Amino acid sequence: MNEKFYALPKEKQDRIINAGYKVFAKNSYKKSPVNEIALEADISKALLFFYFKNKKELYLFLLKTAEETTSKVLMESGAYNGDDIFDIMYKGLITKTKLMKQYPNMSKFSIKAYYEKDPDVAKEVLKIIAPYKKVETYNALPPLDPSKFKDGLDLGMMYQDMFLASEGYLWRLEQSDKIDVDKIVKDYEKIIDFWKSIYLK
Amino acid sequence: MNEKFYALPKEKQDRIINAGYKVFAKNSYKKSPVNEIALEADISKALLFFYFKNKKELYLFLLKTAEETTSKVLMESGAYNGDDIFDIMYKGLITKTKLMKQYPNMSKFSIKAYYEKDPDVAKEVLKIIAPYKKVETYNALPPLDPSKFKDGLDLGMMYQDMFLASEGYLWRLEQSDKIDVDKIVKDYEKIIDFWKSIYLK
DNA sequence: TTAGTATTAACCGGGTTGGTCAACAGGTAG
DNA sequence: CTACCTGTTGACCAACCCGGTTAATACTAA
Repeated sequence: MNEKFYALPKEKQDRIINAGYKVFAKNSYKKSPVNEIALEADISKALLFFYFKNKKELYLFLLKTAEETTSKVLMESGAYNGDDIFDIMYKGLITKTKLMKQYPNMSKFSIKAYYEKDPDVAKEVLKIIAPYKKVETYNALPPLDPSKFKDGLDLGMMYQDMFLASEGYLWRLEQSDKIDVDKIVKDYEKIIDFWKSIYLK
Repeated sequence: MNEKFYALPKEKQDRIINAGYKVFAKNSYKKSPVNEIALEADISKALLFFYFKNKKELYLFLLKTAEETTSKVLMESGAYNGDDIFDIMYKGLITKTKLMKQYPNMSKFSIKAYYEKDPDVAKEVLKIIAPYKKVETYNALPPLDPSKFKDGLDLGMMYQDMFLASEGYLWRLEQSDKIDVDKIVKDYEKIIDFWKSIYLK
């Protein structure tokens, strides 16, 4: 399945994938015209149907790909291990930002897919997402050594604060249409230094 | 204009407004069927066209109403004045949450409208939003008395952290479909107490 | 030249959409 | 009871859109 598509040069694959993310991220499954995706990818609709059996298969393929790449890239980034929470936070943010640069609409697409209600695809969507949901215990507070932090500090609240601020920042990034990675990296460094200054002994 | 609509009982007005927010928040302008709005509001499509001349007028009316209510409610909440920054933060959050309870899709609708590209409405959208954009200097750091805060604290960073965390929290609220105001209020109190504990002398 | 592959324009049948309109329900004044 | 008004609707229409197919064309490699 999808051999035809995988035989394409990577650049063209990405162009099609990003076109799919973009259109499906903007509209619901039903209201995302295949033709619009084709146009965005600068190919004909017929060719898209040559690579993918039908709209549904294209959609589910995109979702699977999105989950796989996100998971893979996060794994490789080292954002899941280590014991310096600030470092973990930093790696996670950088990685997500780079991902947003390469696949600007991927995360919006994934979120939208998660809430997709269309009976044509809803069940399969859940089946695809389920395995990755488990890994997202990322939300949970990792074990920390309290002696390194200021006395009396509520570590749970600290983590929540940092986590929410990160989400707020990423959300804002998603709204903007240009992503300047260099500036963003500086922002992260600044805010993480700030956190260190107020939380660490 | 819209006299017919304003003559309706408030409850029915709100039902129609919320139906509009919901559908227009889910789809782009073009792909939001008037009929879907009517169904959601539990009236016939024909009646909707009796209150509003056409789809465009309905859309722009909803946008104007959204901006007006948001602005009005925020004004009245006292979130724009006072000198206790934590209090300002708290009031702003509470107000926005209550708004989300009464008009669950209003903010999503407004944001979507802001990015609406459809040439049928894009220009008018900007014209409506422009005046309210100015007020949003709310983002800016209000004047603070440094002597009240811990020595050496970077007040700008502190504000940014709190602001981003608030946005992250609100964003998460928007994703969920049930809003439990009581729980949320408690969450706010907790995190604001936390901020006070780490930032204030 | 040939044979196979990549790519497309044109097409089709079915569904959707904004908007209209004639009709109807229910109240009310004469 | 009748005439009339106001709010409300189902049915309708013409235009358009959409997923999917197909027959024909461009490209490539042998």
